[in-house]
Amino acid sequence: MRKITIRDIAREAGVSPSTVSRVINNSAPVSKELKERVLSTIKKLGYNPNPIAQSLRKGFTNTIGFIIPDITNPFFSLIVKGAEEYLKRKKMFLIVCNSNHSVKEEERLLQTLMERKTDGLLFIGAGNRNKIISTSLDKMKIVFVDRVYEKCKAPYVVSNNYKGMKNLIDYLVDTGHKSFVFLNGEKNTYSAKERLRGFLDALKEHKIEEYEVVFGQFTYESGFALAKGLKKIPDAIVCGNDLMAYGAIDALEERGYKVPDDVSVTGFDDLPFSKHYKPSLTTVRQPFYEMGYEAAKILYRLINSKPNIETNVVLETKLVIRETAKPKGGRR
Amino acid sequence: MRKITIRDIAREAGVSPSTVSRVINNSAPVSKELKERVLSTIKKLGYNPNPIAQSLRKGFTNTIGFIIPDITNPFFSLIVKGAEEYLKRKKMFLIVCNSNHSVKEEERLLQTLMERKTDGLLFIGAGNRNKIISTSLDKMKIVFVDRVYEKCKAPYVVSNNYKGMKNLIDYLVDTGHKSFVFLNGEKNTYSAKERLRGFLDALKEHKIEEYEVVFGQFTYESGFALAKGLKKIPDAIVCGNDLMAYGAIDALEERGYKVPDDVSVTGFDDLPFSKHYKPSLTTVRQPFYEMGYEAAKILYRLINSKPNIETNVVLETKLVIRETAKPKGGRR
DNA sequence: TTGTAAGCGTTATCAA
DNA sequence: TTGATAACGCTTACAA
Repeated sequence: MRKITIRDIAREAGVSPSTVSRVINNSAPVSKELKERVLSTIKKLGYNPNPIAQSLRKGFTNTIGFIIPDITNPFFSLIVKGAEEYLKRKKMFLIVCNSNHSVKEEERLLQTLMERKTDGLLFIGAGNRNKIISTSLDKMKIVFVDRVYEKCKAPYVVSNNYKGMKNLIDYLVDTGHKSFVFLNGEKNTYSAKERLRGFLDALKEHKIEEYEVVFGQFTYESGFALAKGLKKIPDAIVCGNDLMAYGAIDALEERGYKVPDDVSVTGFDDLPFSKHYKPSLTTVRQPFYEMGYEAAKILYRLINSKPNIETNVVLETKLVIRETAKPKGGRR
Repeated sequence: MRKITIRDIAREAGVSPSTVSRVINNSAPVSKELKERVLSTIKKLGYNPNPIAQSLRKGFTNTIGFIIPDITNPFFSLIVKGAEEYLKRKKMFLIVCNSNHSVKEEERLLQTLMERKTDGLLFIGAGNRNKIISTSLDKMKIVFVDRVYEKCKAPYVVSNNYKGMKNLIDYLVDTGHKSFVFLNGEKNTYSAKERLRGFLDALKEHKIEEYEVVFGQFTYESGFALAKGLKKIPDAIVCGNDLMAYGAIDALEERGYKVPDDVSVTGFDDLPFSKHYKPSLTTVRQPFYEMGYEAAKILYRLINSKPNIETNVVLETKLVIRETAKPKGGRR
């Protein structure tokens, strides 16, 4: 019960291995007669080409890697789903790798994917201190998703964090909020920086000077801890993402504050769950699925050197008004 | 800037390629002197063996696949994390694949992983109608996780769904619940069947005959829809998993029922979020992380034909009592 | 202990 | 249009 090879097919069909290869790959004209004979013996013997041998010879693998910081965060896995959808159609194989928020692990994965001659990479970085990512760019096509490395010129797909945050703050100011705290995520992260920029610009425009910015991580636990430690409770607590908002709300309620009556809390992402959270979360929707889909598309076109319409994509976000932010009246 | 091969190292170090190979793999004795020379030139030229060539020659890939039904469900991704942890230590590469609840997609992935000579597979099936999984067992080591295929004799790691559910029902009966509805997940799924068995056995023991069982899917949406359609509201609504419970609670509240005052609702899994849900969820904790870790361990030992302590593992669950179930008094 | 050479299963080049 | 042959980069008999 040995594995069937191209030679078996050749022998059985009475042709040379090269002819079989040509039929499989449509890489050169083969007479109709031989083609049919080859095709039918392939079917008869149930032959499948060995992808490893193909890769060794061809130098590519029909494989895309996707490195994400946290497989358990729905935000990332929903992006993956979008990429998956596109690549499935293109018959590419997607390998999902979890760096677990560790730059070191991320470097290890990057290394492995390069050695294995992955054709391209979709990349959501764990921070901005990855040392080998720049050198990787020469060896592999990479598209950055959600988080951009300012240091390296490379295609990216992100959402408009700046504008998303700005619109949110505009809304909060319009509804009477006068003092703010921003519980932000990882300081070095692109998205955290962009959101901060939006936050600060908006406040400046509205001439609001009563605010504070704190950095933590994009997790429930971090949101909880930061909100626990807050000295002064402002009108609105703006969180780096939805998970942090969940954490902050729980912490505030433990401290005896009612959300949104005593303090408004907002998120960023609009995870599917945020609609069902109690109280339901006022937040900014990011187009996860589309982000993954677009990034995969760009990467695919890059790999196959098709002209790309646009390799730097900024997708728009949408303000989602729900219950955790409530108009503040004559307070203070 | 060509890629460095084993031949380059051999030439530079003044030895044969086989010697270099021997040094890399420790596959045969090499004199101390040559060994050092080889090692230092490897370092000097920054050489890494080509894993594809190695795989072609050796017939294995140091790669494990993990097929899961839904990458966005934390339950599955937490299991993956456990497996990841173990395999990282063993220097194995883990490929996560998402079947998206589709048996067809699952078959496609299985096929691909086999062709690519993945050394082993961790498998959480999307249903029980996969046609090629049995034949795959000859070609690849497979460990079933969370869901067993009764049809095929293969190692598995599951949690004790039966006992977990039975204990839950015992608790509900003890706290005065007298009528039940079970909103279960996919009918053909191992875990759904086991939980149902526990449910029915417990009720029988307590001589309770007022109950109903409905099947849906293990998703929020399904829980919501099933609860919406319920004719009679019982004392307790037992859900197939936590996500379904979230959906059911929302549906019930939309219908004007208070949880747990009017009706108790329970989940199964104890997702990290269930503690923070409002009201916090009474549920059954499954040891996700451990499930993944144990499964990876068994698979690894199987691949390297080390004696396995035990290849069929049933991990215990734990009843987690929180707010969504409330003692029912003299009702009805 | 070391080197030579064959082979893993393909595909690309060249000649016919 | 087809076939023989070399090569992709490595490991492993086998010979020395």
